[in-house]
Amino acid sequence: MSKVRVRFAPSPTGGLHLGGVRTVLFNYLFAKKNGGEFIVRVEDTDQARFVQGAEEYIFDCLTWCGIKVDESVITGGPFAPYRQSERKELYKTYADKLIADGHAYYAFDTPEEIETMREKRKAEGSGSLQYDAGIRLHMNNSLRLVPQETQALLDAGTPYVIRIKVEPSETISFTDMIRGELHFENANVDDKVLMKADGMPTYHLAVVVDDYLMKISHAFRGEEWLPSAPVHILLWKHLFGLDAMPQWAHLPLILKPDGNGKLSKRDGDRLGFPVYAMDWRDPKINEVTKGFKELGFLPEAFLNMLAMLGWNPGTEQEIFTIKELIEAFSIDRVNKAGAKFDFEKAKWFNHQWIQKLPISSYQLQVKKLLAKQEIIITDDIYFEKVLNLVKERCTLLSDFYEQAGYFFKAPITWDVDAVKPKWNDDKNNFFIGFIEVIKKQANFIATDMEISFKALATEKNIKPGELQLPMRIMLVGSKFGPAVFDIAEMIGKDETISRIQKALSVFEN
RNA sequence: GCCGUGUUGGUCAACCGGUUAAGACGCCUCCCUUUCACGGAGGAAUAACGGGUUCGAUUCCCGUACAUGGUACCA
Repeated sequence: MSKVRVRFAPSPTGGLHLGGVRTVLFNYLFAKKNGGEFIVRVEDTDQARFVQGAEEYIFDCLTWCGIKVDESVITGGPFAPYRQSERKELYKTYADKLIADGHAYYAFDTPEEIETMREKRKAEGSGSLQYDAGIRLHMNNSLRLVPQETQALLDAGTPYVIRIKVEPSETISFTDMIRGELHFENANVDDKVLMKADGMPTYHLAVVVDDYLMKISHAFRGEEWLPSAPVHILLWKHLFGLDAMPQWAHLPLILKPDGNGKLSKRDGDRLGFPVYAMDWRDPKINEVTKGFKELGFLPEAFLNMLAMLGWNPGTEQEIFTIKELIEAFSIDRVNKAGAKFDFEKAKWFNHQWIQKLPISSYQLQVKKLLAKQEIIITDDIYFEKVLNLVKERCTLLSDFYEQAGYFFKAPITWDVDAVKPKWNDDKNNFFIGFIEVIKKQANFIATDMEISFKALATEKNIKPGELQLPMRIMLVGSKFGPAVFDIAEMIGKDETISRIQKALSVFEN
């Protein structure tokens, strides 16, 4: 087999969708598994949908994910340029060749004309219009016109598109790496536009030309492309020969968790989870859509979760580093059916990864996160201890604020409802006494504290258990967190005393 | 409508003709913990339907149903 070269070909039209990242991942895993190269080619042929900043954003997402790109607009490479808008002239020469060989033709029908025809067909209830062998001789194109007429229109600068001429009696067959043998009747495929009136190629022409020129060996893309695969194959056949064609792999779709359909940005907004890899600010409406990164996901978890959506190793292992994924990945274990996205499972992956990774790999992010809440870390050793103490309670990085905040800031509100109903003078006195005990304690450590706490409780004839919850509320403000005495030890003697005193005054009222 | 693809618990899924039909998420119960989690032990919950093929079908084939994608001078 010749050198493995795969490509991710995004259009810079908006945020990078989950499904997009998964396509990247599978491309990448396959390439690295086989010692190949991963290329990113920007497919910016639609000038109307182009969005400023989207291209840069896509690369930022890949960087966050830790995906290294071998060739792209950023890194350059032997097949530059990697932006289709900069290769515009190229496509025209291939389109011309197609016309010369009788595999394509000029069409002068205006979009408006086609549109009205379409509406008419729809009104008649005869399905949508297919510009194909059955109709093309009734349309305004170089197949119907005599050469002189065509030339005259061309010379006059009449806007035109170039369409592929699909011969209706053939059958296209090809092997998809995921789906196996596939057959399409040409009669069902229409004469797709190859070159638009603005001189830009459509996706159909551009992918084929660029995959050939960039020596792509395997083409991974979403299942939504399956219906247009015959057009691409026809183009390969006419232009470069089927032997040079990459092997196709049409990936299953990622679907909405609830209803039906492909997962979209709107579903995320509606159901309260991100769909984009990173925060995306749409410059047109100046609105930010939340991303997995900003919500508190670790890239390792994000990728791991995506890998298990549509692929599985056939073993019980679920947690994979990217290295392990490369090792384990195989195309024939990719599923055919679409998978519904499950945000709960996604969070579970993140929780696993927070436990698995050393604190050092996300410490800085947590620090920034706390800084936003006006908690400034000055003692890194203390900080690390805190993180280790609370990490198993954190599912998202953002959970660290709630789980670790009280180690740096005394509570300002207390869950008094958890204490008040059972609060009495005896308990009040206990804590006053306990402060004195603490003051005398030479080594302020959890185990010693617990012993003296229990001893004093017994002496005062109160069950220790009834005192631990109030103590927790005093230190934390609420009913969560690690063992109370561990917290006390961590924040230190003075802080512990001060928090008890403060809370005592609150409880009295 | 037409064309394509798909269909194992609520979700992700294993099994590639013979299994008590794995495992994970979520859910429930109990234990641990007089907090919240983690952890541990259990539990409920699955082969869309109908025909074939076969000694035997969840597994292969054909229908039906349902889902999903395409049907753009968008990708």
